[in-house]
Amino acid sequence: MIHLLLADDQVEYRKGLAELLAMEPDLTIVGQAENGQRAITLTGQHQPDVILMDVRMPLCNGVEATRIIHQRYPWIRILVLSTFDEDDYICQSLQFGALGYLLKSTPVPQLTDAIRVVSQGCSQLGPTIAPKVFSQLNPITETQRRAIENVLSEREREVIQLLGKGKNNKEIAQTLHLSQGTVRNHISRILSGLELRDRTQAALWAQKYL
Amino acid sequence: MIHLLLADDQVEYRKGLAELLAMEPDLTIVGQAENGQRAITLTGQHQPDVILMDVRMPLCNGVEATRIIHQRYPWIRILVLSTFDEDDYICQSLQFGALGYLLKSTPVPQLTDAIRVVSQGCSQLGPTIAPKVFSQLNPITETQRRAIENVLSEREREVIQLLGKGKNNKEIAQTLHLSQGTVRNHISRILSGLELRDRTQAALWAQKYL
DNA sequence: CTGCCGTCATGACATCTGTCACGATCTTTG
DNA sequence: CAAAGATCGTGACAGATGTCATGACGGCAG
Repeated sequence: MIHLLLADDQVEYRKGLAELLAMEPDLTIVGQAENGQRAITLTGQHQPDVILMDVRMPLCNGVEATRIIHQRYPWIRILVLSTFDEDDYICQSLQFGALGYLLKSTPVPQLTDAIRVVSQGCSQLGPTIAPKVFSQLNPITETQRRAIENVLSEREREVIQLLGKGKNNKEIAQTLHLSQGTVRNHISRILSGLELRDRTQAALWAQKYL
Repeated sequence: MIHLLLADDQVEYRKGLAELLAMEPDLTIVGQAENGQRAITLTGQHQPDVILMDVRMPLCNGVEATRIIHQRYPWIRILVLSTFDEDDYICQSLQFGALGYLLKSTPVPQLTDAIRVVSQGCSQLGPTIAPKVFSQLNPITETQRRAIENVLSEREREVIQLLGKGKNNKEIAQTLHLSQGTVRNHISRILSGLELRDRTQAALWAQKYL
């Protein structure tokens, strides 16, 4: 039996959804919250398995509530249900610990499936959501990996990593126990090897691909 | 009825999985591929709804096959089934169009559920996979957004965007039709406003949050 | 052994970068 | 109108950065 908590400020929508979900034999609704603050309180009281969380709510929005609840009760699964597929909401919710993100327009059978999936610890994202999220990932492509392995030496890789963290020559030299001159030589070779112009471009390259 | 294609080089595993999946009333297996090349060919011939794709395969690995198939048939849903949860595989697969990523250790009932979910266009990621993916996202937090809107002026925002692309002062000046001196003044104010030290840190900041 | 390569280092030079002081517009606000 | 702020510009200075030539040391393959 999966224990559910609903968090949504639109009363009719929430009650309607509650009725529909209660018809499923393996779902029980243990609480309903009309804002983020209440959601946090009720979560502590009822310890649900899954929370259906709206984003736009008074007092404390769904994103912030997600962050707090996930920090306090990391084992509770949060499924965000939003009217909007705004990029910021999506990314923040997921980074704050939400496991799923679906639009409110999702048909109920799909929604109940999603609840079951999420309750087992799997993530589920809606059809329009998934591409947005995945396109933001930055994997190392084979070309760039070869660039790192063939063009740069061991030392140079250490240097460019520090470069990617915004360190200047002095700091790099101290970290690696080198002279500043040596660091500058290394960077010089990195730049010509990767065909970049200056340390800023190298730093951006490092942040993107390392 | 969901049409399935299995791609895996381990014969016993693939045949076993095929038998188990064939027992589901709403699943049909329309083809089995022993490597990436065959997977691409068979996809063209049988036009499955969902492909279960292994990562490590001879001739053409699952990641590359995913890329090619998704480019050619964007409507076909690909669910990656891997023994490993290596970050690179995950990120690349998802960016190349895979909708799901599960470990082979996933129990069959969960797997069939995932197939149904993915066949409807939703994404599903395994419990160990999801956190890895979501932690790589870089949403703008409210703090940083306020930093941009309150601390930086319109012009300064234009400048820092170009900075984030690795431009030097000369290029920024030309792009915005300014003198180099003015650009340097703007950058100077950006650095103090965001409490950064030099253009490299500002560029990294821009790439992360803009 | 000898040459090659990576590593580390130095000095010198030109250029780029960041800061400061100062002044000029122009628009907005009281 | 007057004050305030954003914008643009200049000149000057110190420091950071990129490049080059040069040399030393150690390891490794032929």
